[in-house]
Amino acid sequence: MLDEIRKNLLTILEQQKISDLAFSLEPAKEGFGDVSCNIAFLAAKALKQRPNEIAQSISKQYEKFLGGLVSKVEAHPSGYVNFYADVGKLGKIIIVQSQEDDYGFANVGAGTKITVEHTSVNPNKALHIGHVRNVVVGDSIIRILQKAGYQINTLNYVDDSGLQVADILLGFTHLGFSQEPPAGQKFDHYCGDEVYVKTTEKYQTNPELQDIRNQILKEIEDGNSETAKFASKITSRVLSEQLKTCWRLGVSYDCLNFESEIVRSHLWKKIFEKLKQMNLVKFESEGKNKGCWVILAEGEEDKVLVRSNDTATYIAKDIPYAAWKLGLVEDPFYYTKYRDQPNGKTLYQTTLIPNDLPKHNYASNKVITVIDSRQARLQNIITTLMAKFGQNKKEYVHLSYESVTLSSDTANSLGLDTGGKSTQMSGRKGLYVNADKILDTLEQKTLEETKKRNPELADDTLHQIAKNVAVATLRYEMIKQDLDKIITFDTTKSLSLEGDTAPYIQYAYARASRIIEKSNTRPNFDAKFEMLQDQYESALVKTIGKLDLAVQDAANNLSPKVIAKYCYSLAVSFNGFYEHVRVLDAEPDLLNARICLVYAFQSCLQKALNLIGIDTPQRM
RNA sequence: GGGCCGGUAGCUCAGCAUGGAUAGAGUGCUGGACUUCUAAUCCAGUGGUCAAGGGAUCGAAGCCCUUCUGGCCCGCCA
Repeated sequence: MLDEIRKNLLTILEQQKISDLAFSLEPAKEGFGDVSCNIAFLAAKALKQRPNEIAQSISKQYEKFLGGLVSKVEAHPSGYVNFYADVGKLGKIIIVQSQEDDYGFANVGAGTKITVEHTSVNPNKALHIGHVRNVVVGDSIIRILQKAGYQINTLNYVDDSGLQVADILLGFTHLGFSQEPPAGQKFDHYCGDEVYVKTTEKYQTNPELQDIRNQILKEIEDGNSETAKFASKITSRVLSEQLKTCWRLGVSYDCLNFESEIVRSHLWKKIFEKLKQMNLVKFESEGKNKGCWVILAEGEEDKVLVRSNDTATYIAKDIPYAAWKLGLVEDPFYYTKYRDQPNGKTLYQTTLIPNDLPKHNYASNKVITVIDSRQARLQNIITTLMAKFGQNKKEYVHLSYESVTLSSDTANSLGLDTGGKSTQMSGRKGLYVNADKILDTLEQKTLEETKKRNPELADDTLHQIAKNVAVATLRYEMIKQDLDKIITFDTTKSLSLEGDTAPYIQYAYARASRIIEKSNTRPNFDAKFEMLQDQYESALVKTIGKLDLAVQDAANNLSPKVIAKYCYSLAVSFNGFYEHVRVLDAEPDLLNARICLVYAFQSCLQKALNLIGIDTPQRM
């Protein structure tokens, strides 16, 4: 419909000898038709007439084009030109198309490759609610970009040679922590909740531990040491537990990258030489950074890359990885299968040990790295450096999001009095809400609710539904607001199942399922769609028709929230329809048309929810 | 001190990119709708100097500037 109007308006403009008006056509606000156009405002400037007069003249001229998808055109006194859809014709197109697998596909990417990195949690602890935001944002972005025609590689970077790893190693080797968690506790929970927190506490009372910690860190980087082997054993155990949490959330990856391997690959040396050649780094012979190699940052403090004692700083680990992701260096890695993931996709990992297995290429000209906004400064340095290093043919994007904080009530329940303020989480202090535990709580809650409503369902069915709804609830909470908004997590308030939540949306789907189930008919899509004239019917049809617009918007702006809002509006439209329009009581032709509409709704909602990793239970 | 981000209804947030119509949701509170396709729902009411001031514009919640305010970041740590 948008295309049709655009084409006709352009014809009118041509006749008027007006050109180059970048007018916009957008879905109208409630009560102003279906599509609104700002053309008159723009023409007003050129023609020096009042918007209102131009709008009237344009709508008059448009009348000869009526009879397509547009049934009426109207000039609003404000100056907008409003178009009204022929719901019957439009409905037929939308409802029939909605049954196609690729409904909502918006080919803005045209097959372009993008590499996305997300999750990247240090392998010394379990995921908490803050990590979940990263995981869910990253995974949703991937799904959206795929629907928008991009080809995506998904990476998860494992920082297995950092200080935080040294901390738990020290706990195991010097403080006598058992390598086995108490019965029933996941290994990642144990490492984070017990070993990490208590080891860190000890630094206060036993400062000499700091030296041991630094020693351990050095030995890890060495690679051949016993410590490095032990570290690898511990981190891979933690990693495997962390991945279980991610899979539980419905997330999957293509490849795992390990920081230890980046370090041992000596990529840094090669890149450092190139950076020198390209004059992107500078050796300081005086000043506060005397004796260091620094990145020349414009308008900011220079960043030390190589210390005066000739060792590299940690950012020197990030640069090779960024360059590798952009395909700016020769790939030093081999690949092995890590394991198959629950969704059937194989997860690979890099290795430095040569093998004959096929090589993969996960690099792209565009890389998106999902990291929270606290790292913005460092990511900025890398972004500008990569732009120069890649001679502007490569694009490194830091997809930043604000952190998740704890409400004062929730912090209180964890034993911290914040004086009524929300507070940042801290792994070190044990101040966080664990992801698995939140999912457990949600599962329990949704299980009770579902059982209450469906007492006749089998236990395993109920559990399956509860799992679905729990994951959906958490995922939706994590993306429904803008990335630049802090999420203040409250263990009671954030887990509501009513209003603008995932269960609300899923419930609409379940209601639709029951209509179809009870109708006992197969839909005939050669239906009399012109019978769907009711305001609730046409509102639903129109909302279904906007999926591709939402996909485009979300993909162009890397904004998963757009899809969440769309799903919600779809559910609202359906619930309005459900409450006011009886499907099963209608006479045959109308019944069939309405059943088709219900099918269209389900198909569309399922596709939309899939973009944010949410399932659609038939019952709940 | 410098940088980034936020400030819209009691609370949580859309709307801001690309200025235009009556600033919208959820939640809360008040009232109403289940012998009906599942009430995790729907309907109605309540609730707003769009932080403040200035500027450009025919027109600003939106753009520019200033101020106030909250958060985060600023190591030869990782």
